[in-house]
Amino acid sequence: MYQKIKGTYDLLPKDTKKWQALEKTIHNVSKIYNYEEIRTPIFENTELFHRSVGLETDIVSKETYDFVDRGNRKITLRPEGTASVVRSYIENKLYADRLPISKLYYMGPMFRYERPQKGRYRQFAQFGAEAFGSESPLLDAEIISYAVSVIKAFKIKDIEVQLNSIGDQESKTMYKAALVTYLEKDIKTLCSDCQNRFETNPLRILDCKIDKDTELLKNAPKPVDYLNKKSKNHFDKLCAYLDAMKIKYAINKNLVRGLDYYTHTVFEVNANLETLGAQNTICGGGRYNHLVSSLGGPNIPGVGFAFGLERLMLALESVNFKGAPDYLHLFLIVLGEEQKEDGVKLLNRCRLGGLFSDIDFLDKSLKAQFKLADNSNARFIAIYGENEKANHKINVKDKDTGKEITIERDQLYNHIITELMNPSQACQTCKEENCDNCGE
RNA sequence: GCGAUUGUGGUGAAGUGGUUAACACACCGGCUUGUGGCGCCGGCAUUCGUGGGUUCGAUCCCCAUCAGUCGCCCCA
Repeated sequence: MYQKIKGTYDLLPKDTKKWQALEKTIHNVSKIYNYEEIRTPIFENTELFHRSVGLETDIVSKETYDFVDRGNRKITLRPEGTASVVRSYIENKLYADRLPISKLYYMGPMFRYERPQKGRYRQFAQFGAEAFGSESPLLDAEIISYAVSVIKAFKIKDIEVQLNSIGDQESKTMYKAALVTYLEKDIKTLCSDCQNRFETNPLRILDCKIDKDTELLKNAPKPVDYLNKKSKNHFDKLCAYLDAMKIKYAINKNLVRGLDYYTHTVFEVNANLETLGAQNTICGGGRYNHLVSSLGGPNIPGVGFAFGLERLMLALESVNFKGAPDYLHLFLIVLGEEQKEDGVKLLNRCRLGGLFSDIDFLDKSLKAQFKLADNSNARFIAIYGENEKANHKINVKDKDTGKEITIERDQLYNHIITELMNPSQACQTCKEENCDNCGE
């Protein structure tokens, strides 16, 4: 028997309902912030990710899905969204568009070769946003506000926004030098990973989980202490804007992110929910002022974030998020082969009129067809058999009221529509009038 | 890349080195070929992830492999 590839999953109908609801909310919030959707290919030239994400990052050095196509091109399944969006932004010259700022969002599958566990898959979905064209901290603030609004739209409460600034290129370079000097003579006391990072990406030593509590790292210089005037100003303004919007955040001086392209602002959103397990970072992002130019575009700054949608989904389990309930308006029971032509005609009429309708395809007994109707959560059950055919009638049962009546066959559609239009009765679940919560 | 743990029907699961692999739910049929949800009766795993080994005999013991789950690393 064939089985799915390790680290992938099938979304079955009961799950797709939730995903559709999740996606809908994301589209709505994006609209509120005036971001427009962009869809890029799921594979790109390998080189793109090497140049953007960084050769020395774990993502590129050991997690990409690479292959050579029949034309001998080196291809990589995208491990994240920013590189593709930036590529598309440059290639399609979106910077020359009517609006000076491009505000884009995307949603779709990403691929990383990792060991699967809770909230982590080899094919996983991200929702991300990128805003190009302004260095203003106002745009950083908007991006963070946007991310927080998405989370709030799902009524997830226990979140924490962690914020830091690693400064512009100049500050970054200054800081890196200071850090290297500081660590140089004692680097041997740190873990082997850190010793490697010392050579390849010293910033990452800061958030090493193994060594974070050592005196050496506790007393290490922090990026915020090396911000030049411009960078400091940017960070201060951002904080002020967030305060103005009453968005809570915690400054984490050790927060650096795993991708090379960030400058100035970096942030993460953690949710402290049991259902998330160890992977409690649901969103990460930051500013990247030189990514566009380093990929061959004009010197245009950008800022963005990305959500892990599986993790968002896990977080939603904690808040009892449900997709649309399953139901049919009509289940049509047809008895006997001779009645089937009239049956499909009736069914078709109802479907053309927009009623959610279904029918039995397995010549089941009356009893079994009733069961099908129950399992499909049908409100109306219509029965059409020999007697009805002879009299041009049809028998209709309303499960909400329990009433059963016989009507003219041709009135089936009108009858159901009329009944559906009647003012809704008390919610069956909570017995309250006009209940919106139960979704019944 | 490292570590832990699991793998028995459609599902949840019990079980033992030896003959028919419990039980429950679901499903199918009947009681009842025109009124379901309840009840009763009956059916439903030639086989215990896969491959090999030990043994007279393996679902059970051993090895390998694949897969799931969780953690580390990393990330979203």
